[in-house]
Amino acid sequence: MARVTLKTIAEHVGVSRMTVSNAFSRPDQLSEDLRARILIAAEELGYAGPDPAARALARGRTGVIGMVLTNSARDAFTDDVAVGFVRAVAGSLADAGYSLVLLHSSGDDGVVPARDIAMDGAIVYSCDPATSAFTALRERRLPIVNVEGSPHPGVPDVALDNTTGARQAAQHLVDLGHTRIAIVLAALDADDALASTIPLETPSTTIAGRMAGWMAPLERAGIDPILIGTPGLAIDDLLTERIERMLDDPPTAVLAFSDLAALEVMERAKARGLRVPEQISIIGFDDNPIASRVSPPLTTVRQDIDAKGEAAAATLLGLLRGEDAISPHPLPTELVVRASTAPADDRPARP
Amino acid sequence: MARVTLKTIAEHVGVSRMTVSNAFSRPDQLSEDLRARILIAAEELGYAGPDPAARALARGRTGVIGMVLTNSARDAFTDDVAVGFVRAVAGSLADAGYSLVLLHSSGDDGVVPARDIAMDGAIVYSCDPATSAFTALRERRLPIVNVEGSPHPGVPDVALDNTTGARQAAQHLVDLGHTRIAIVLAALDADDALASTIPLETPSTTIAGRMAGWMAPLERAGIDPILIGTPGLAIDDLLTERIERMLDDPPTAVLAFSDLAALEVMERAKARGLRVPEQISIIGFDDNPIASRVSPPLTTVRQDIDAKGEAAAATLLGLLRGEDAISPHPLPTELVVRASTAPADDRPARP
DNA sequence: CTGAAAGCGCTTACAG
DNA sequence: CTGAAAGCGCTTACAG
Repeated sequence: MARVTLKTIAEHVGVSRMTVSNAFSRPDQLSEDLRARILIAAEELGYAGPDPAARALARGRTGVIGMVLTNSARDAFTDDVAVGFVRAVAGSLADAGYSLVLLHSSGDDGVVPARDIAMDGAIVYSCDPATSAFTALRERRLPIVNVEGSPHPGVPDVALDNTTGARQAAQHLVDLGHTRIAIVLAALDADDALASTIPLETPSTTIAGRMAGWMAPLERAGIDPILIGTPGLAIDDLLTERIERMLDDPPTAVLAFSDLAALEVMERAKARGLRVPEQISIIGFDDNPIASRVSPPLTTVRQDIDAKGEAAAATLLGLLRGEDAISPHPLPTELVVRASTAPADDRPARP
Repeated sequence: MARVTLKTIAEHVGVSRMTVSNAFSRPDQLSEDLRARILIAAEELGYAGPDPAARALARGRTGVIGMVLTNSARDAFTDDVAVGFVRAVAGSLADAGYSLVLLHSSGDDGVVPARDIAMDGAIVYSCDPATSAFTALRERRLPIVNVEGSPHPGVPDVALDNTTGARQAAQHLVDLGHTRIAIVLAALDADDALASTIPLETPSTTIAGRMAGWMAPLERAGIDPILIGTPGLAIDDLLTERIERMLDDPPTAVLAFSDLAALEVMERAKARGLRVPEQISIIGFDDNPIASRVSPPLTTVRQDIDAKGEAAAATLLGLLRGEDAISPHPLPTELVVRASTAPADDRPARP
């Protein structure tokens, strides 16, 4: 049996194809009576409605928004912060009638979703603008919103006010009397180096913002923190190795670029018998759902992940409506003091 | 400036449109030299490659697979088990060159993603076959795989061997000497009723399988468990209310239909000063990542969520290749004993 | 209220 | 190795 299309139904009812099309897509363009007859015929013939692929071509609109996540979706989905972001975006887009397609990075089969999937726009989360997916999206001249990535001309950015929260975090440690402080970073290659001795250069504006926030109160207090970092964008073997080495001669407090990194430090510190927070204070970043559930609950810098998702969706929806590309105001961040921080103890620094 | 299409490039290079098409899609169909010239012209003109929407229509293939999640994606994404499933599916599909689109339930704007989004097939996770999304998918005659849902003729099912793990869980409690046991359920309306007094009917084959597993060892031991359940498919206010009422006169052990439900019981029991597991043993289901992190770590029934995702993807990929619709073998489940279960104490049942 | 015409941008056999 | 023809299934103005 041949496929049922508008034509099949048109012939069956004895009207033209566009009248059938109108029956589905523009009900006000034909009489109720005729429309009812057409719908009944469609039902009888097992027609499920206009073919979405054909409609997408004719209308120039697919109803689909792409989402490219750091690395592969596989990795990103192990991070509750990323998952929360996807959830918030999907929810906001759904309200506007759009569905979210997860764009995996190109595999070896030659498929490049960012280039090959039909979509109306895309949200790029925490990616370098040099990422091939980002490039492909740009070449297609699709509306794009960049989230927590390095700025790219013509692409609106949804960003955090990373500095404020980071500043509060560092100030908190200073207030507690810490002077031997380590900062655990991504996107910056540093192995147990004093901040004053290396260039604080990173391609990540997120990390740069946090660094600026952390350094301000420390510098004011005359503290030169130790830097532990990996050139990668996330926790990798190099970073964990360097964290281990740092713990050979532990600082009294650690500022980490994410809660996951903070927990990595916490676990390894505990494994060595260090008491948290008595012997080592730890502050994370994000307020990952897990932060409040670990023991001791993690002091961290909260960001509103739902607000971030909504802002990203709203910005893209604006672009889709033909509005100008404007980046929303950076979203606020705020220190949340829990139990992983305590006053520095008075033991001499390096006995 | 008009849009750049195959035609623009064809005219620019002085060849026909299909030769340009071949340059992109069938490189073996033209000389290397000509292909290079075409690709260069395309680059110059800012052509990003064949339009995916047009290609989808012409080829009859989109490269997109739909995923419909219990309720809205918004809810499902708060459940790590569902998230893990999505991750596994997305990963497996990516290897085959497919991207996953999250199909939200239809909103009030008239958009029904399951009906309106162009896709090649879909995976339906933990949904009633009466769900409108499921119906829409069926009407389109798309290849569908049903996961943890009620069976539907002609649709392959990816299911768990729920019975084996549940049986082990109940046997574990019997072995520990428990006799006053409660079962906390979804998809079955029960308020503190003895199992023997109500019909154990549920539309959920998942729940039915677990019930069968739990009841076998209990019946053999002459135990008539108390049933606490909600007609809904997940934890809702009605269920939590009934759990509270159950705890007014607590059993010595609880079997829950999910880890999330088990944690609900655990939290409420602790809030009342009940010690877990000394005064009340609790067993969950799923081995949610959180299960091992709570205190005390939850005894539960493990399922391999990655395997489930891979099985779902593999089954759909088979359908897409034109193979027959065959359901894979039910995936194994297995009791994991942790610290939320202990021997029944000897206090009289109802003092 | 209904329909003839043109078009969305590409691909699939097939012929040369 | 290259191209003329037909087609994928729908929608958008526009005319009547």
